[in-house]
Amino acid sequence: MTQKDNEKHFKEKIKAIQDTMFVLGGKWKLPVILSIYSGNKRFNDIAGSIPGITNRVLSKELKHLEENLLIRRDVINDYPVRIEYTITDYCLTTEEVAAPLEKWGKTHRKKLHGKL
Amino acid sequence: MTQKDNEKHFKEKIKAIQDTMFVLGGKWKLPVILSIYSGNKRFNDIAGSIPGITNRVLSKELKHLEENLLIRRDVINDYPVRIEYTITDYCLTTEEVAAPLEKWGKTHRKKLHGKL
DNA sequence: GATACCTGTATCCAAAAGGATACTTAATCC
DNA sequence: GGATTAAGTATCCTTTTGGATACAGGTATC
Repeated sequence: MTQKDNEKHFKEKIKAIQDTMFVLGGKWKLPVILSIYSGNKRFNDIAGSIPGITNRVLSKELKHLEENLLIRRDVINDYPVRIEYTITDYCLTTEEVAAPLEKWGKTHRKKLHGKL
Repeated sequence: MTQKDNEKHFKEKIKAIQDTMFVLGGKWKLPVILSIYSGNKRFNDIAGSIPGITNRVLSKELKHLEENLLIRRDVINDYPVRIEYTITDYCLTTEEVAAPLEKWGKTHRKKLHGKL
């Protein structure tokens, strides 16, 4: 492999990571997915399950996740009109990302402060 | 397992992910690690290898990574005084996070726009 | 028609992240 | 003492992300 090939691969690697960070990065996106995955379907339930999130932020994150085909928003027409969020099949692939992040976060905490 | 246990686990999961995001998240941290890992040791080499990064941002990221025990900064005393950045052994564990992020980013790009 | 319930949006603001670019410092060579 | 080279800082700015809080809009019940 030439030097140029190496550089090309390196830059593609960077781009792929930055893409993932755009879609799943930030403080809230994976927590929102996990919350829905673990059974919360409705806006206020999701909001209540994630410590510190506000309405405005949750609303934005839900839209972002819907645009990226990770969740679905269904309107249920009984009283009162309910909205149900569910994760898509595709969303299950994010587990490949979430699990390593969770694991690394736990070991890093130990590494830095001993155990807490 | 009780409902309370479930909630506790859920919140710990969230916290672990948010911790990782703090240390490795954002646009530049993993790219900087990868650059050093792939052989760049000096400030200007690292800067040159990562498209779009600026001096100021790189400087901040290097400090952040050093504080988190992921890279080491060595002063080499010949002329002109050189600084060498190297990744620590501990840093190798970030591959467990970087590889899935890279993989997911690539498949997601296909999912969204067909292949590009 | 007042009330209550639910899903958000509107408005305004604060903090963090990222960016452009000039400059400093320090050594050594000539 | 002027030129060169390297690492990073200083300054100022823009963009993105996150946060607090009020309340709109629709419907059904009382």
